[in-house]
Amino acid sequence: MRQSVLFTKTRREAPKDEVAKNAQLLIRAGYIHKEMAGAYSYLPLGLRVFKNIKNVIREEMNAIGGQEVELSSLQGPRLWKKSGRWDDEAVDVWFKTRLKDGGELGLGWTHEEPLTALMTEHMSSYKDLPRYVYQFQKKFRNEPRAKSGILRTREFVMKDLYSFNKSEKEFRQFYEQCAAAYLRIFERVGLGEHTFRTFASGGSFAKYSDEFQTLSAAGEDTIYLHRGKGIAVNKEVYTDEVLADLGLKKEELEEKKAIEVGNIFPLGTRFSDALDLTYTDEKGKKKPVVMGSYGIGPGRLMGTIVEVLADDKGIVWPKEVAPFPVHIISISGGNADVIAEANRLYDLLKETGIEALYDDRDLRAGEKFADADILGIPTRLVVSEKTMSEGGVEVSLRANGSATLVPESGIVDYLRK
RNA sequence: CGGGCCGUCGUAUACCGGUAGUACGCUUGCUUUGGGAGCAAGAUGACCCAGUUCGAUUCUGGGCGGCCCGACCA
Repeated sequence: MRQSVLFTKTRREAPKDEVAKNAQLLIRAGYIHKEMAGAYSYLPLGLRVFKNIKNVIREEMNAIGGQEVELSSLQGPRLWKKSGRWDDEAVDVWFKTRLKDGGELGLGWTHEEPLTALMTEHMSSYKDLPRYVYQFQKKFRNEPRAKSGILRTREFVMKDLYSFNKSEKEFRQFYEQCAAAYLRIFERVGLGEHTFRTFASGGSFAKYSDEFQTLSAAGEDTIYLHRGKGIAVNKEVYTDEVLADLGLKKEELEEKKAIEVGNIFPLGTRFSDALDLTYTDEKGKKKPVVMGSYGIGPGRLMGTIVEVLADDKGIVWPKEVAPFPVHIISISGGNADVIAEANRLYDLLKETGIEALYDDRDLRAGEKFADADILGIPTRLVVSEKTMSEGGVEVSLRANGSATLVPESGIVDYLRK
């Protein structure tokens, strides 16, 4: 994409109403726009990052047998009354409104109820199990206090997967598979070394759940980390009993702030009982389906990547999530030969299927470099009088600033390796 | 939901009970061109409502909105 037609612009100054690093940088770079507290819009480059993150998650969910759906955001009270989660006393994050005929309506803040009810139409025998269903779906939560940029918003997309199993044993097997898939996801989006499986409260459903916590001062959670074992315990459940269960000793743990980037937890038969999701086993006996739930917010993940990997010049995207893998920058000073050479390079990459953002704007070098730094595209190709006289293209990496001159004939191979 | 701070051109930031200034951005022209250029000329602004006052962007009250701390966060 030619940067000269990109409608977003970078800003030199951070907006005064944002303190969170993720929001400051994402707004300065033109990735997102703040609509109101806790509501952000995704702009072209931001949407590309968002989609890349979703794709990583989708690939990993498909790999463990996930089937993608998209449920409605509009929720009538019927199912939620059965599960006891319609009442504002029970759930205080509902956005509720009314239909024209006066009927009550809520905006979905999670989807256990509608999906469980939906599955009753398709599940009746042990032969129909196990099944794993997920979606990327807007959740609406009337948070008492939105904060930390895109880390805690009132409207956000969540990948929520729900597992349907015949037994606790079968469920546990999948639960561990999914935990492994989550670790692969965090690895692929560049947070692997900072992210730890963390024991947490199971809420009203189970004794424990597992969170995936990324170390960051911007985090809302406090965890106790055992680096050697690569696991942690959330402060919520940091008790002698839990430590004993896990075989951890207090003196081996570090206290850290962390961002919850994922959460998986057992639901047991809480919703299958409430909504009558049962199957008939081999002996003709009716049994409730054992469920689990698995969430990752791609937006929060995007914010976390910025929080953890950005440097003092701007954002640093890992390759798999970057809006473009390559950023071509022409430093022409009006020199037509340089412009022609940069155009040729852009066309060459396009032909070979390498997507690039091409800074073809008629600006001075300093401004282009400063913009490139804040945008954070991992690989930068510079074309200028200097590189042309040296017979190549300058390739530099955003992450460490290293620069190498590569002959144009070898550039495609260089980028592919 | 309790507490605190704050609403001024597109962005950031001043000052002020009496003509609202600066920087970046934007427009026009010339020069400049490997790390956010220079000169010149322009355009653009007081969240809303009430009150006090000769006069309110400024003071007072209310509303709306934003941020932070806490509570909350299946």
